Amino acid sequence: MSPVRTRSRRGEGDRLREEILDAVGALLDETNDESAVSIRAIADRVGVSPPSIYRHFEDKEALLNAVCADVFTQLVVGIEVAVAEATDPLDALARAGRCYIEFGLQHPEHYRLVFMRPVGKHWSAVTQDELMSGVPPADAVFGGDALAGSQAFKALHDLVSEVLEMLPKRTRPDAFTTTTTVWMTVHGVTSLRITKPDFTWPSVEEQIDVIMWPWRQAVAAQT
Amino acid sequence: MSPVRTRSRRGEGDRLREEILDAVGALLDETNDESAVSIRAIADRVGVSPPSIYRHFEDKEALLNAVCADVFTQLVVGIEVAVAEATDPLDALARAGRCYIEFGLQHPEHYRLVFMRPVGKHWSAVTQDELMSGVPPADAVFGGDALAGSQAFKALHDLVSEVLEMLPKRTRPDAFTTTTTVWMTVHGVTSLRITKPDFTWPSVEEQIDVIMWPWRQAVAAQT
DNA sequence: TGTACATCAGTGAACGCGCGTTCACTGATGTAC
DNA sequence: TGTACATCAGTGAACGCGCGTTCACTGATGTAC
Repeated sequence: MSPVRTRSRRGEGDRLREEILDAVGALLDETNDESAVSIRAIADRVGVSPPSIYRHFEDKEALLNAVCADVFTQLVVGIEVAVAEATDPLDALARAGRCYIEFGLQHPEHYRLVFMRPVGKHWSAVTQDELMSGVPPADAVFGGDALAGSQAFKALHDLVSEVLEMLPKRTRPDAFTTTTTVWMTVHGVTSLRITKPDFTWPSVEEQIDVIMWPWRQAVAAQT
Repeated sequence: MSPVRTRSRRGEGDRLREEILDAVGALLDETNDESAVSIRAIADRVGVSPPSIYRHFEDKEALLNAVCADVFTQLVVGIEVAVAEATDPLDALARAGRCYIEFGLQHPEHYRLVFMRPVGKHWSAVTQDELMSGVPPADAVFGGDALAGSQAFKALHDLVSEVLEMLPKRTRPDAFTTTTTVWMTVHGVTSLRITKPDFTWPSVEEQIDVIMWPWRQAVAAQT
């Protein structure tokens, strides 16, 4: 009944590791339910016995962290591609936001895993300096891959700064505060849609326009 | 070992119902962990046996929905009070947002329950018309109390409309889209802080200023 | 005023379940001599 | 070229746990006569 799986050959033990990570991804996508992702369900999906999982991951938490790292990387790469097509800073920001939201909506349970799960015990704090220096403590706040997380944050910070530089220096808001707020804004759009999919939301496009609108106004007023 | 509880007198059976709801609230606040709120833990807390819970709630889901309704009411009342002190529409919006965020940070697990929990099966969809008419289907998207939810949404819509009316009619964004986006923005600030409390966030005050900044700019440009 | 009785609040014990994890193991595969 | 053996991938059975929920019950309390 379980799918047929041929045992890996000597030295190819890591094959199973990848298969496990893939299985978790598939389960999340298909069930849309994190609680459906148990060690047993994963093992079943891969076609292997539950204890086999423990040859590759210390415990379930470690496995989920590995999944988070994967998800995060996908998200970041997607955004990089989207931003590369932008024509100006405001456009770049809008594209980044749209890509972030769409990724979350396409993989809601992946998104939930990384950005909505209750804190794990072994995620340490990050100071602003560590963040901006690009050298955060390992296992810091970002699920899974602290370095990638801090780099992504820095990239967003650069993007936001470019926009802010189009505004008059004396009145424009702080770049760090604005960066976190931008992140939180797109997170809010993504996560509330995931939590309450039956609400009659406006289109993502309309929402991004509303978010960008006052900024565009402010920039336009400068020229 | 369990707290001493004197049995309710005949006809006072509803006393336990309140005690159960209070116990859930206390457990959420103290443990900061929704998974710590089991039927057994609740019963223990109240000083009663687990089956007693079922005299007052059909199942765990119904109990949690009742808790959600309570939480939602508290939040709405708090915001009404905060808004009443406002001097102008922009100020009112800022106060509402601050109150929302602060409520979530003070009761993170309550907030998580209402606005971050995976969707239950028996929450039905709501159309925009039903929402704005103030007559949503019972048990609609808002956790617990559909009517209160739709009224709160409508109140926010009014607040947002007042702000938008300060802007030139031809270019200003749609009120419904803006209302949902405002909600999602404060939800983003609240929920990401709850999920990642160890991140070095700016102060809530600074964030609200950043959110309001471009709107203030746009309004100021009109006068 | 006394008593039988219906009602009501709450209980003790148990159910089946799925979970994460551990343990001692099996048997195929490559390698050293 | 053949064989003994270490290594490696993966297993079967079981562990203890806490969960939501059900069932038949107990015993206090108010009420009708």
